[in-house]
Amino acid sequence: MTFWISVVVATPAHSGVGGPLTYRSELPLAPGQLVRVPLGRREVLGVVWELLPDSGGLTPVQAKAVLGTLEGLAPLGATWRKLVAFTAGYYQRSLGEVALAALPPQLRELSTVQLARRLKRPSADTSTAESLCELVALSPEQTVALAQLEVDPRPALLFGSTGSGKTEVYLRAAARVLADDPEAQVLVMVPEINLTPQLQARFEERFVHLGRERVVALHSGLTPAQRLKSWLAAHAGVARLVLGTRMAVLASMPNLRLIVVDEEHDPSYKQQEGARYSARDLAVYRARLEGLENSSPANSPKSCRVLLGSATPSLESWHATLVGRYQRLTMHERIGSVDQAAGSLPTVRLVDMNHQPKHCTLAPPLLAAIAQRIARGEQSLIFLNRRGYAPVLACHDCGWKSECPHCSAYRVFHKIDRTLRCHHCGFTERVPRACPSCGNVDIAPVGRGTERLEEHLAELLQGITRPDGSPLVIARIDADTTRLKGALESQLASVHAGEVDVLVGTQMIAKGHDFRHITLVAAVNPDGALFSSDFRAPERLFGLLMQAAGRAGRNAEKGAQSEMWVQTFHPEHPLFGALKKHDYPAFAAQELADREAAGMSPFGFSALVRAEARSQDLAQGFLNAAAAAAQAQALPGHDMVTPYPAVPMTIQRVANVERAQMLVESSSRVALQRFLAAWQPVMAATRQQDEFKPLIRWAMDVDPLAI
DNA sequence: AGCACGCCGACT
DNA sequence: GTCGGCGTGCTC
Repeated sequence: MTFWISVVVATPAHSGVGGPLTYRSELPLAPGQLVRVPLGRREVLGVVWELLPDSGGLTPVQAKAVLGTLEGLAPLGATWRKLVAFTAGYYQRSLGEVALAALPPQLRELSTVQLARRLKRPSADTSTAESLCELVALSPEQTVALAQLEVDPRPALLFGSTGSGKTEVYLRAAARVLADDPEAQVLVMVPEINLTPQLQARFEERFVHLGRERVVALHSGLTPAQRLKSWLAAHAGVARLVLGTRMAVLASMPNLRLIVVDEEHDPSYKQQEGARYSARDLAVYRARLEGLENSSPANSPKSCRVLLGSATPSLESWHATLVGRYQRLTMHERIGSVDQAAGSLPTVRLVDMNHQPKHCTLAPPLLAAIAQRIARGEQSLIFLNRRGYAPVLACHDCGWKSECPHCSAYRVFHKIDRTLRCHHCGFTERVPRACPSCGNVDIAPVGRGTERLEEHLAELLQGITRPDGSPLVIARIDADTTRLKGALESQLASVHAGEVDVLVGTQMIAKGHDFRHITLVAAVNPDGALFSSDFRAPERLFGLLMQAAGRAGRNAEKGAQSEMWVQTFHPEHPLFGALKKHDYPAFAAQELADREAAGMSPFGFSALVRAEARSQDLAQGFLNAAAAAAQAQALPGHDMVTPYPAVPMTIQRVANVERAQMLVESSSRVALQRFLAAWQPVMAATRQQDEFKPLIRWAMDVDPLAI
């Protein structure tokens, strides 16, 4: 007997093979099973999607036979397949690309024998009856939040400042779900791998009674073997708690009952290549899907809750709480100290740079404040969101600047190894001794990065000593000083040990790390984000400054004296007004009013279509031609959708490839979705025209972070 | 995306 | 003479 099945394989959307392919099998197969199938000359991994009634008109020669199945692996569940289908549809990618990307890469290479070996190894049951952890008493706000979570099934936004005890709420919520149902699984997501070890330790400690193999991590920092192991444990239901980054939202978890998204506002939840999904948005969707799927009358009603947490929520989530789609659980208090003063937030001081000496990087009052901290034996943290020594190197004689020959961007001067490095394509050269254009030896750095700020601070603070008379220590943490594995950890350790007086760094140090002895935090040059073309820049800046402020004085006896300094040419800007009062709701209200007036997210919906070609004209021409074709054909939804003319991307050329983009807006998410889906084949057809053959690629970004 | 086939320059 | 550059085309 011959069975016909459709199988999804890893083919990208633009490859012509968007949907599932038809194969035949002599054995009956089930949807969700993993199979090896021939594709061209290759043998690839695929997922059985549907059982077909017939061959769909294909001859047995055209429809090849399935080569084999991955034995011992339960089929991927219906809910997982629905989640994948939704993701592919919503973000305009092929089913196969999303499905296969959600599986651990090693699964593709593993032979059946090897896999059987991996599956066989049963882990010793190390569970114990009782939790070994002694629990601290919950604050009233934590108690209320947990009670609310129990009775209200809506997605929850846990709104609480740094140190208000959000993690304890996650732990308790997870504990309750795991205790209520011996099969239940919990997914906890964090924005970056950096943050997983700390949180993982805390979750492992709390849930040690479940057995060691029950808490697993899932992120790109794992080795392929570890990732496979974690994935298999989640898929088999052995792992009760999965802690991971955005990729984990697509993990197979057959008994998922709770999803936690920590720091839900963080931009790293949005995938920036391939299928550009938002893991936070998918978490909310997935929770709803899991609830629907599992409440069939046969089963006892089961639901899946989703808990988003942040001190500075995304405006989308905040807005959802205002209109009642999400519930809001607020936690104002800073806990962790008996001392009232220690629990307070730092005082925000704005330095009006219009009234400071021209061209100074650090205002004299700020410098004096830093010196004072050193003399008192306290630590300071200085933020500058620009790594390297100077963003540009320039010749004052002929106007030469350190442009990258392959990109439309300047190469950054790195003094430490005397190189000019392009931060976009990686092109690196030794710094020229004289101007390459006119030969003048007087070429100088313009602007300041962290490297130069560190050097500058050392000069300015010369002669200042610690209370014991020893010389001060300045350290720097950014992507350049932490390139080596373990470097970040060791540098952070030396800060914690009090070996460092002044720490200079990029936003990297604002996230997740508690510096208990820091009593001064300063943002040197945050103005760029106030007038950026990126509509989310103010939101990010506010979040970053609030987070940075949270770094100061946490749990320090000197809490009352801790300060956040902000240097700005626009001290009257409402963003800073809200920051001074640590008032996120006020900031959100202003910002939402602006967004509403401009018809932007969450009041309007958008997508970007990007095209790459050897010439800018070709990239733009393709996008404009595709938009014209869409208009001419009156695609579904076109009357509610506005496509704008194609423009060069901010960084127009990277590695000698010209890039253009087209913004598409709509006040209706549904109309935009229908339009994009219908536009996809029109774009493919446009690409087939002779003049557009040389186009390198095009792709859509739905709900883009920046425009 | 892979991986073919296919047609033109510098090497044993 | 062939090894190999990457331009176009297909994958049930």
